[in-house]
Amino acid sequence: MPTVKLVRDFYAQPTLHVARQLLGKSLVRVHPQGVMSGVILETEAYIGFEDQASHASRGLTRRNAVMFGPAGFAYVYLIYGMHHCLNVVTEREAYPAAVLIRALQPSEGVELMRAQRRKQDLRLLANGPGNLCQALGIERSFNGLDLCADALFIEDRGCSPPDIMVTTRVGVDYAGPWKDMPWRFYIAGHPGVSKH
DNA sequence: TATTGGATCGCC
DNA sequence: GCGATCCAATAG
Repeated sequence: MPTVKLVRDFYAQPTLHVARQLLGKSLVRVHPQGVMSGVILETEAYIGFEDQASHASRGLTRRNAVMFGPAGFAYVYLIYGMHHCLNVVTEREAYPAAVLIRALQPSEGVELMRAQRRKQDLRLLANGPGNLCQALGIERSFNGLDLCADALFIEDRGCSPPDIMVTTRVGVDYAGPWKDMPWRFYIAGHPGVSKH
C-alpha cells in the first residue's frame, strides 16, 4: 500500500471514527531544518456544543473559531501559559468538533526533535500533547493551518490496524457528566502513551 | 478594565 | 503534590 496523505473527506467524518482511525497514522511536519514525523499513539475527541470538556461548549469565541470551520484544519491553542495543543478539526462546517493529538512515536527527524525538546530519551520526545508540539515546533501561528496542504499533514503509510484501548479523557474533571465519556483512544501496550 | 483558571509538564 | 506562566473568557 502506498503512502497517502489524508484528504478533507477523511476529516469530515464522525469525530469518534476519526479519533480511532488516526491511531497508527503518521503526523508529518515539514520544518525549515528538516522533516519530522511520528506515528500517532493517542487521541481524544471533543464533540459538539454540549460537551462541557470542549472549548466550544459555550459557543463561538475568538479562540475556538477554527473548530466551527471546515474539517481538516489545525486548531492550536496555548494552555497553562506555556504549552501548545494540536487538534484536527472534524465533521461539518458550523458544527464544532476536533480530535486532540496526544502522543507520537517519533520516526523521522529524531535529532531535530531532540534539539527542540532538549531531551534525549526517545520515549519523552512526544509523549503528551504539549511535548509533541514542542518537539515538532508547533505553536499558535499554526492555528487555522490547512492539514491538506504541505507544511503539516497526516499520512497513511499502510500500518496494520492497531489494537485500540478506550478510556475517559485526561484533565477534564471540570466537565460534569462529560468527564466520564470514553473518548480517549490509544494503541494498547505502547510505552509512548502519555501518563494518565 | 480586573479577575480567574486551564484539553500540561517536570521537578519536589 | 505543586508551581510555572500567559491569555481567553467572563464579570463588573
